[in-house]
Amino acid sequence: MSADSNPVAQARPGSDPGAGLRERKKERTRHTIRTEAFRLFHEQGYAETTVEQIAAAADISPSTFFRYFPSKEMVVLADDLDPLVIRSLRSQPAELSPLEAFRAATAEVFGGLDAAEYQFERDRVELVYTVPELRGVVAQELQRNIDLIAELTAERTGAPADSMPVRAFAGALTGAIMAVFEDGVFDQERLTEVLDFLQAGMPLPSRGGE
Amino acid sequence: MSADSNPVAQARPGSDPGAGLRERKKERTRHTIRTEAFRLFHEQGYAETTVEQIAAAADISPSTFFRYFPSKEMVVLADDLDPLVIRSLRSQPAELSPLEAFRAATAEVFGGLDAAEYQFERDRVELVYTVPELRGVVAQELQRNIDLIAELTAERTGAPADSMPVRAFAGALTGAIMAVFEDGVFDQERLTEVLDFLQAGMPLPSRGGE
Amino acid sequence: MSADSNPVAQARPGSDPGAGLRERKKERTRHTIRTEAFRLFHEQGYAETTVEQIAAAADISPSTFFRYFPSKEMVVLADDLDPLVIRSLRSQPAELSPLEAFRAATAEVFGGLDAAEYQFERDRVELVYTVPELRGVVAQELQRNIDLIAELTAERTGAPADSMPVRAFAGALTGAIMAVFEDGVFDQERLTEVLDFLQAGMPLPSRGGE
Amino acid sequence: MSADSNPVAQARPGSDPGAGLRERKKERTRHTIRTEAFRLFHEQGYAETTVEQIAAAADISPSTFFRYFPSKEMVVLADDLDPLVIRSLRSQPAELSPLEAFRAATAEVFGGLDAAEYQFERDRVELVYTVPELRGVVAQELQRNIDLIAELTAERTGAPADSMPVRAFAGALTGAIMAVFEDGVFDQERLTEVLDFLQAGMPLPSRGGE
DNA sequence: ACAACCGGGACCTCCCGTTTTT
DNA sequence: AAAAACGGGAGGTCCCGGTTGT
Repeated sequence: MSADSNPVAQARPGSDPGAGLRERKKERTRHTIRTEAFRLFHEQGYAETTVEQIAAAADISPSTFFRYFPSKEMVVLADDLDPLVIRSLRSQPAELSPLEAFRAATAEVFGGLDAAEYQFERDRVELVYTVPELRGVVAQELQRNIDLIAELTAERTGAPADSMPVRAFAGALTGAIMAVFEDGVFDQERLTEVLDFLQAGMPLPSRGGE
Repeated sequence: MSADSNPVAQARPGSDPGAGLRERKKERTRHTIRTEAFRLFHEQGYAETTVEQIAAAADISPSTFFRYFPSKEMVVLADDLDPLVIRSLRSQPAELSPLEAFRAATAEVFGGLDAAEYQFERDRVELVYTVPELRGVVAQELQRNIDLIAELTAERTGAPADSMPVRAFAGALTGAIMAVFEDGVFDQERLTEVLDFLQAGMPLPSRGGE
Repeated sequence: MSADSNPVAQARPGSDPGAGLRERKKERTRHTIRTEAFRLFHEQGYAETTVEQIAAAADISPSTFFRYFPSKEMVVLADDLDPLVIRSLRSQPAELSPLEAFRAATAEVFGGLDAAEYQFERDRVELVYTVPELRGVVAQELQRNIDLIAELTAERTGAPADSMPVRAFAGALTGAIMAVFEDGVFDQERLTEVLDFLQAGMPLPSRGGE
Repeated sequence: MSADSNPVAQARPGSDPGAGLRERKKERTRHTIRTEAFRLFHEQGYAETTVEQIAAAADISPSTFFRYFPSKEMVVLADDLDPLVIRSLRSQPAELSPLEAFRAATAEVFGGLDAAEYQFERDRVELVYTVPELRGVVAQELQRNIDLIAELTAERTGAPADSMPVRAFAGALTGAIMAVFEDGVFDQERLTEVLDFLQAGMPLPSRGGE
């Protein structure tokens, strides 16, 4: 797969070269803020980190911080991977079932991340599921994911996005992933296993004894 | 199925007649608080309703309110149906698959509710998914449900409760239900449809055109 | 010693005239709160005085009270004289022994107080040692004093602040003062006598008969 | 020194053999309560340990607990060593100065403790000076110690117990000890060093350079 | 009588919108 | 116009004293 034919690569955060210097700089600042924020969250905890500290670490003013993120919460909620997944999902062949397409898309997106980006996502997941103050955020993230997947599934199947099957499918997919990663340890391999499990019709052991 | 052999009926909220006056009164007070709280929430909104108002409506002191619920949020989070579902699920025949057992259990529990109780649960669901301040609560509710279902599924299948399949199943079930009811309209019939859909392996249309 | 060369005079509470209106007003508010609080404590007792009453008397809101003092206790613990003593002690000639320097510093600080300030400190001492609810405060005050004196003694002697002699000296000084003033009657003259007694090596009568 | 001539030995906690079975049993219960309480405090913290837990561990009812100690605080405040020190101090020869007598008395008392008793006292000191909730207790303990020493010094010197020199001496002695042991590490050897330092007139280095 | 329960009130925190100062 | 200080009010914790069920 050449770089040109990979629609995801072009959307890598901070890399879109055709977007003019201004855009690239904005993207870089945004990335710096998130990186520094996560470093501080990791070092001293989420609640103990103030917006001022993040701004100082990212070498911007606090007011600039709020021009990039509407609140401290949003730093951890903002998922830059979403557009990549969308793009990748849309480029999957139509023969694939929604689940297969999702599987392929996540594989492509996560495969396209470099080590730092991958680690960043892992940290993000850990943070979101670990810090109790962020419970509100996980609910929002959850709903956003469901809506996103439902939307894309609707495109792929032709069924309306708010129909029961589409929403139930999107919810099941999201819920399964979340339930497994609730321990805060994200890992691409585990993700694949979950998708396999769903694709196989969720085969639970009928009785293992006790 | 006679009333005697139905283990759920005996655990109906506010109904345990052999528990002494004290217990009965406590249960009644708890129920009054919840009822009045939901009435006020419905009338004037969640954030606009103060604990003091709830206490006044329930004819208790604010401090007594906090003896019954650790926080205002918990009035809406507390799910008195949980123990009923647990009890019912445990009493389902072992031949049923986890999903079938869950289906039967929810049917039994919801079927055992009188009109007021059923409406109460509907209001609760609407509130939880509708009020933005309660996003933290839905995350907690979600996690609680997943853990609960995982636990019971583990009992039924013999697989460990923290194994991937069990958690993924519990998450998928919970996620699907939540995604469908996120519009705030709870309905037993829709619930059944979702469970049917999951049981059938989530059959999405392969291509409906666009 | 002219007023200009007296570094303590310039730091008198509520007097820094070059600090802008904002600062001066804050200092005045703080002083009003303390004065009114002590008046009420004196009139109706510590426990019987609510923060609300203090706030009303000082013509501020209760929430403003807590902006100035983290707790009701701290109104009586806060010792505005500390920085004055520190400053004065540091300005004492190096030839003086720690005890002599402390003696000179307290003389300077107390001599620099006007009648109202002096009376205020007397009330404070009486309160601290008289009200049982404030026992926690006296322990904190004690420790703070010991640490403070130890720190300054360390500077003066060159010995580390956490060495046994320095701490024992600071503890002995603080303990002796406290033991004598535990009756709640503070008085500069008695303080001088105690310091004289310590400086003389604590000469107790060898046997007065019994 | 024979056991008979040692007046302290007869007062060892829990050992007074001439006091009748009832007394001995009470003493044993009291000791059990304290031991179990300290064990729990050490394991799970002071605030996190409830009176119920202590009572359960000591195999008594909570109400019995309160018949032995008026409050949870008093479990850690009660100093069974006080009567031993009193007795020992009174038996010291009259030629000794108050400080020398105190030195001899503490040496005798601590020397008479077995390993478990000694460790118990160390734990107690650590607890008292380490847990912030117990600040009120240290103030009470402090005052009690000062009063006690003042009383005994008055007996020995003939000066009134509330005279300045006697109180200042008692305060200095207590304060010095407290200041040194505030780190929570009690040790008989350190105690001796502090007393030596006081006896030598608190010789601080005149200038260590800087 | 004994314990659980409850009412009341003080303390304290947090947030938001308004005023004041710079 | 930006920043600091303030007022008001709700949420939540704790303790005490009185009442009531067992």
